[in-house]
Amino acid sequence: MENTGGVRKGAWTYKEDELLKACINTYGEGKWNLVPQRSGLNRCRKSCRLRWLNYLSPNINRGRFSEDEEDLILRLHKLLGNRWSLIAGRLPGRTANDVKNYWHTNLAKKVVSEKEEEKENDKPKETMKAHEVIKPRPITLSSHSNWLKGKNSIPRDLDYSENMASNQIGRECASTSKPDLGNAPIPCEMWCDSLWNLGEHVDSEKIGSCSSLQEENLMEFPNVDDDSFWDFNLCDLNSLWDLP
DNA sequence: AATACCCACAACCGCATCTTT
DNA sequence: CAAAGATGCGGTTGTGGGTAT
Repeated sequence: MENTGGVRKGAWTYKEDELLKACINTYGEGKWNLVPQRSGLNRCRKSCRLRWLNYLSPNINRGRFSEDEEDLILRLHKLLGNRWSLIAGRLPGRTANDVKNYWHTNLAKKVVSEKEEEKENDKPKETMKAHEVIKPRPITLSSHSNWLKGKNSIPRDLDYSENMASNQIGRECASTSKPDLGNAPIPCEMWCDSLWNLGEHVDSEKIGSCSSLQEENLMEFPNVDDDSFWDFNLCDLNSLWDLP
């Protein structure tokens, strides 16, 4: 246990956990900068937030990962890359840290061994190249957002499904006329379309090819005044469950 | 019994992005 | 519009427990 600059670090004690839980129960989640003061904890706000989100939150499923969950992680990772928070958003009760740890301790090896097998068999399967991974970034629109200063009437908390994944993708699309989805600027319509098409058939080559669009003319950003844009492009990621 | 090694997971750190003033 | 502060994310490290030698 460390105590640098008056702020405790290292493993949390039972008493600290109880203080944090009491604080969150009283004031709710958020305002993490106030949590150390409110709870009386000698911890930094980041540490408090992490402890709650990764360990203390009652929504967390601390059981073993099921085969279904493992399968879903593999599929989503193939699609999204190391976007652990997005992946975790599709796994009820799982945190990004859980998913990340599980990946590194279990699944990463599997993937590597599978690739080695492919090499040996000299029969390469379709795999997404690292630089082609689609990487949406989470964006939250505030009431002060320039986006909302115009006519665009986007709800503060876009919640097109019960989880954050689609939510964040929606926010990303709304953030800019030329959204930077990670390494490559991908027109949001195409990105959404690529997800849309996954429902019936995942073709990683096709998804990966989205990055090639940067060499083409970027499409106009859709008119988000039109509600149909949001309905059509953002509402359903449940099709991911049907990935092969 | 002692030591080395591995695994799982908790926690920290740096950074990017968003929000507020 | 800029600066400062807050938030969230992914990469990485630390640590404790279990197992093998």
